[in-house]
Amino acid sequence: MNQKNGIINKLRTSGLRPTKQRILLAQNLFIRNKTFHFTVEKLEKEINKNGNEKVSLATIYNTVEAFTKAGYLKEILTSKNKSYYDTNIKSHHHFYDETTKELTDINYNQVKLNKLPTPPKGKKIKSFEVVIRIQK
Amino acid sequence: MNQKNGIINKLRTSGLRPTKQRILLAQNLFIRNKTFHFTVEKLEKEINKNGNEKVSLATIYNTVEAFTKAGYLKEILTSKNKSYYDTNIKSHHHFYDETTKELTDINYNQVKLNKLPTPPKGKKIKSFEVVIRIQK
DNA sequence: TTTTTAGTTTATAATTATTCTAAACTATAA
DNA sequence: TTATAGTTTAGAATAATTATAAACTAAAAA
Repeated sequence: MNQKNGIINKLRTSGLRPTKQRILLAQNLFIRNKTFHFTVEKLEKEINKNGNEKVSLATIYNTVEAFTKAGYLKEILTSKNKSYYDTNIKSHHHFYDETTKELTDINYNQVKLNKLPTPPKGKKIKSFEVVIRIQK
Repeated sequence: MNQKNGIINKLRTSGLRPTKQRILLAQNLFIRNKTFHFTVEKLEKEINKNGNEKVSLATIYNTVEAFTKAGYLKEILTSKNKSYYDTNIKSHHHFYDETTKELTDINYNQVKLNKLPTPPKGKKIKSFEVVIRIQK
């Protein structure tokens, strides 16, 4: 019940009404020990697999978008034509396997940059990500 | 005519029959002084704008895929749900503007990495790209 | 050369991911 | 307790891409 209250507060502080559906999605996404890479399709299957009350696909789209805007999810850069999200919102890096087109996490401290460019005028660097393309 | 022969050879060495359509696309894409970021939609407009004989959309899709497999184009990593290609196949970096969702090139030598992770077993590092997220 | 063949192009249909719409519903403020 | 503003939903609409199968063509074989 406490965990649920934590989630309710988290939603409220972002101006998101704590509806049944948002709480269910937040519980699924934010209470994990490993970070989670997912598409809306994958999340939908996971949410609606049990005898649970179903959450509509449109709501899953809306909620994932709302969570991303709130900074609770991060969209992953890929070359596929569907959106991938990551529950790990810390700046981190990925291996991108060109054969299988799979992404895997690289720990932040395994990559170090010693030169960054100056950003365009009026813009600030928020974070950076390294994608390392790998092959057989 | 010589430029055209160069293109024909380039196609032949990749096992691609030098058809009228492939030659036209190769001329448009590979004979530029600036690198070119594009979507299939944008390329289609560019190819079919003049009184030229039209190239079908399906062929543009097929050809862009064939050129990418042959290593003449590179797919750009983005968070949009359509494919972006780059005529700059050298490993290089991008600013990703989180506000406008626009990508701009960063010169290769403006970024330096001094630590790279070991790749997963059986895989080799082919290249890496840095995406720098920027904001107002 | 001419014929054959295997690869290519094309229009169009099908598929996939996502967004839109508007009616029903619900958390919260009055 | 009621009003209202935000939310959810099924299904329609849209956008990007892939599949299909018939017509075409470059290159190999005769």
